Amino acid sequence: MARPTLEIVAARAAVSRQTVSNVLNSPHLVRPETRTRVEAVIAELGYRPNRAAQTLKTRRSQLVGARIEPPRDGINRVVLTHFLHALTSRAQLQGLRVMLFAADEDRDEIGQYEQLLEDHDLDAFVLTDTHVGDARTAWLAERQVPFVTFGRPWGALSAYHSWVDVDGGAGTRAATTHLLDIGHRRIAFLGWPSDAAAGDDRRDGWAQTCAAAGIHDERLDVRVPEGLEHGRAATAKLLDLADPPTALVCVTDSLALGVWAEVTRRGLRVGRDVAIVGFDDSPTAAVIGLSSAAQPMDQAAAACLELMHTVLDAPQPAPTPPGPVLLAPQLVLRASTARD
Amino acid sequence: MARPTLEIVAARAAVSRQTVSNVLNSPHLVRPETRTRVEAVIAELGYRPNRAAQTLKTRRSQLVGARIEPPRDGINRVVLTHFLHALTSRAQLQGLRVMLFAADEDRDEIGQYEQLLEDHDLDAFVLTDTHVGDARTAWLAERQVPFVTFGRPWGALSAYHSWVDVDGGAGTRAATTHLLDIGHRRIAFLGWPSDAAAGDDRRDGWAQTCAAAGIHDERLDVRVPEGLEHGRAATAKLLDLADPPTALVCVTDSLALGVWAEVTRRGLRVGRDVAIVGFDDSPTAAVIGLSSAAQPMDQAAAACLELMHTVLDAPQPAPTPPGPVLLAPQLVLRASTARD
DNA sequence: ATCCACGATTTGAACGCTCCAATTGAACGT
DNA sequence: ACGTTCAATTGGAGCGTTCAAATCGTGGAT
Repeated sequence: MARPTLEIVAARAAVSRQTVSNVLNSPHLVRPETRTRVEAVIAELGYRPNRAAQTLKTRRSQLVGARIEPPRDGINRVVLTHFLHALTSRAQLQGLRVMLFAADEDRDEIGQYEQLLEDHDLDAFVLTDTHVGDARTAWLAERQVPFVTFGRPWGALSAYHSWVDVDGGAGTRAATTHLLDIGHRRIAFLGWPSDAAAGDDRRDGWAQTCAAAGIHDERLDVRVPEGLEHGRAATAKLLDLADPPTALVCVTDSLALGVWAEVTRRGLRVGRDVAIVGFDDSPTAAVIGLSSAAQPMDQAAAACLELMHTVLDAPQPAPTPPGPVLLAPQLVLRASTARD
Repeated sequence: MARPTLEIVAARAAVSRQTVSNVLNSPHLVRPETRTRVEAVIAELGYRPNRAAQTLKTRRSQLVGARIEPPRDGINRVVLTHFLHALTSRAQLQGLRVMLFAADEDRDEIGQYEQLLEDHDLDAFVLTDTHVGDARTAWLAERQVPFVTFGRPWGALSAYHSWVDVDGGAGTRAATTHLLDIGHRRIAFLGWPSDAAAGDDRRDGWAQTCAAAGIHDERLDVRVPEGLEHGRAATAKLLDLADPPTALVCVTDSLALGVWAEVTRRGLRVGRDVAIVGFDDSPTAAVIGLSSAAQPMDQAAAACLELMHTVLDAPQPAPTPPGPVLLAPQLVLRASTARD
């Protein structure tokens, strides 16, 4: 009943250890006839190779590292959990496992890389939450550690790696187009100050769509810091205009919830009087009925793994990093954009 | 620059391989003098033992498995991410790593246990979301795989394992007490039908506190299925009473949000006119200002790890499983219970 | 017949660590 | 002086796998 080893399987199939190994790793080397015989024994005994032994010998662990973010503001960050789930779920189908680690800032994270690489021979990392001047990508690239980022390399420089990201502009474009379709003409955008590149990306989608429809009003392009309260305050100003907007596209759900709060505070009806679209499709949005542009986490995870395989199989250093992959968000329509 | 091995360290310190190993694993066996010498070399070379080799030899991986749940309804489940983060963060301080896996149902999960145990020699598992008739605990116990659950063994039978849970009654007791303190007398409870044990636990806290204050009204004890819409409908009925409640304690944030929706729909002011308290302190609660009983995830994770260590060090099968640990939730007060 | 090439398979060593048994040397009692 | 004991240290074996090199047939060319 003890766990079978290569040796056991070999004995049972009347071949040598190595032949069994070959059946598993280099089937072309072994005669079809013996191969099926060995495979039968493998199945019969339920043999599975011992990863520790493999790792020891090959320096490959079939493990990818992923950081679990500390719970912060609570709204937008939550969707990363979906990504993590999708990643884990897909990875395990391919025999890969996801090893978690926690880190508070980039420097901690790099420390974790070191430990994980040394202790557990991790094969690769998946990074999220990339930002301008990201020290992590440089560190990994320098050491030729395979990795893929979910989030594009914002800093432009040293963008030399594989990445997957969601096309923010496409999301706001879809949102704005839909609002135009259902008759809105005065559509505002609540975005971040322009030091956040991701925000500009999303703003552009709105701006372009409005421009294409021949609509333009500087006053409807609002920049506020992240956070429900900021969203609320900005909305108050907008609704006080002589010709207030009838719809608002927001760079995040947090801001959209701020809009929601102010709209209901004034006794206006969300959807009917004022349409709201958020971004990220957080659980909160789903619960209260806020339309939102959802990031396709399943696709993102799948794309990351695909790129990762390419990176892992490529010679190091790879001539060209595969990718990038840019995914379109999906607009999820709920009560906040329903006219009745 | 290559990674140092025991052999290298030994040579450098002019001792044998085994002595270096002893310095690390059984320091008492080695003379203080040699010990410090070896330790110096270890520090100098930055030696860290190779986990794969250790695992191969000892069958211990320093890895614990944890399931990442598929994103479901989105409100209550989310807090598990906090738990996962706390667990990862604390575990890595002790040299343990968390390996993720995904599973859709108990049977899948057990399949994952098998794989993880065989492939990666996992040392233990942390289970969440325990429920009546949980097949997982039985499976693990039968095979003497160490594990700890976050969530008590609801089924009563075969409760023979270590667990950590949050005292739901304490949470609703705190909530109800606070509502009484700020002057409420008519306090309703929105809970689940009594097939969910966790729900009864929470209901009891409310009922006992009310009873102790000499208050009792059958009509204020409401049972509805989970979900915002059910919460809303139930609230509508309650507010239509001749003597409607001025405060509602809810078994989850989802239901509390339903209350919120109905209260605002009627033009009543949350907090001022009707107080609401939820349970779980979901991100949504934080964002919109819903008071809620927060499960102390940090403490829970810490407790799980502590129990786990006890379990791991105990002889198998252990005479008595350590624990259980019951933690008090913390009432987080926000606008929904503020009178002005 | 002999040799060589080639495919199929086997053997031995190694990965880095820990377990176990064995060795050393000092301290002690008689 | 001698064996005995005990603490400190060492060397060999082995965990299960893969890699490199060696071996074994077998058949075709010479």
